[in-house]
Amino acid sequence: MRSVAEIDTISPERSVLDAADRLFYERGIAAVSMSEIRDSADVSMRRLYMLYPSKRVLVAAWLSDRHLRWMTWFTEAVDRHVWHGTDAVLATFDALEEWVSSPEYRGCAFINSIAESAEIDDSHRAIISDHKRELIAYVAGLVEAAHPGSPPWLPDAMGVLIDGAIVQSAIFNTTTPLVAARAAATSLIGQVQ
Amino acid sequence: MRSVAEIDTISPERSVLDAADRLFYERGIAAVSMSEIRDSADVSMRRLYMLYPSKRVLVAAWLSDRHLRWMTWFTEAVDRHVWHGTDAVLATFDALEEWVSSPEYRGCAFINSIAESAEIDDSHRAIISDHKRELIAYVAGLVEAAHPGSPPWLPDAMGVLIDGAIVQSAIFNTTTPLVAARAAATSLIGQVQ
DNA sequence: CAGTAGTGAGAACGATCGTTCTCACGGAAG
DNA sequence: CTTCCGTGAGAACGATCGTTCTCACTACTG
Repeated sequence: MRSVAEIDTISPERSVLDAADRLFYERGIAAVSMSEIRDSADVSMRRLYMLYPSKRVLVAAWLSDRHLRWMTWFTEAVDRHVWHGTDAVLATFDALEEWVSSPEYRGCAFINSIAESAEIDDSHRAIISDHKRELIAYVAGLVEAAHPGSPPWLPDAMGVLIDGAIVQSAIFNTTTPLVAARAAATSLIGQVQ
Repeated sequence: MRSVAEIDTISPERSVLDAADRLFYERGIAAVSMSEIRDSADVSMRRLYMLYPSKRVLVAAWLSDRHLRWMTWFTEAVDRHVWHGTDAVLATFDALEEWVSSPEYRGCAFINSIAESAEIDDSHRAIISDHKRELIAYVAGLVEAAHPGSPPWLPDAMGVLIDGAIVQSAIFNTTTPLVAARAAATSLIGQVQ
């Protein structure tokens, strides 16, 4: 039987996934060894491999976990800006600006991961494209609610603007691309209403 | 003195840079070993290290070389579409569609490289951001020539649309993002003229 | 109490990497 | 011819990786 103290403790899974997120996001998949994850998560090598039988499986678990956490953060941040009176579609860029401005910003973990093609298999690719599809579907919901009658390509175009701004903000280390993307989105939704 | 036959032969530098481009672009930097580049370029290990004293230096040379070659290809492809009557700004997306549709398409080499942060140092980062700056400057020239009086953020927004479409086309393995980006650009330039 | 199943700590294994070194050879210089 | 410098071919080196294995220890079971 597990004691109450044990139940209150952070689970090894959570500890490993948190360590994986910190290290994989900051340095990339190939640059992080399983030993580093073991040290950062403070579990034994044996337990690490009992939880995730290979690095590829761990990467898949990390991507799925990050998808859930990122989408939760993003939708909450958008809600917060909408609550303060910002147009729902434009609020996506204000939410992204919070993220891009944080010192640990390193671009999109999913885009970065798919660029490391040798570390990525088809199951990873599916998680990554599903993540982007879900992001676009969420934005499509915002567009339809706030600007009904918009052209059918607007959600996809918003997705392109969002990912382009995320990528270029990482390259230039500036929010300039985000500002330009927001201006373009303002123009695009302004044409309708 | 070098013989005529030698002069006509492909130089070892060219052979190495071509091999680096094939392998680094297809599989990523970390996944390609110096031995593979030696084999693919058909030079000796000794000559490879005489030309480029470390992998980091070779990566920098590859990025600079790819910048020149890609920009040359891109501007020529845009010119070709303009010649057939397409608006110069929209022609950028038609040029990109040729690239994205090719079977060996793997996204933008510069975006992919910066995602492999462990393999990349500040000199590489400078080459990458300079590449994107030059791309945006080129597009800014097209915008100014074809649509004078456009809003000042339009070139940056075009850059965001281009990189977003390049990235998402690689993730989804489709030209859908490119079509949406082109539609958005059409709308943006249509508002002015 | 003895026996046992499961765990933590980390050494060990086999592969691969970037880089350097060895050594035999070929052709210009004397 | 002999000498010698520069090269090609690839073995060697030391480090690091993902993964597995060893072994001492703990905490139940009977």
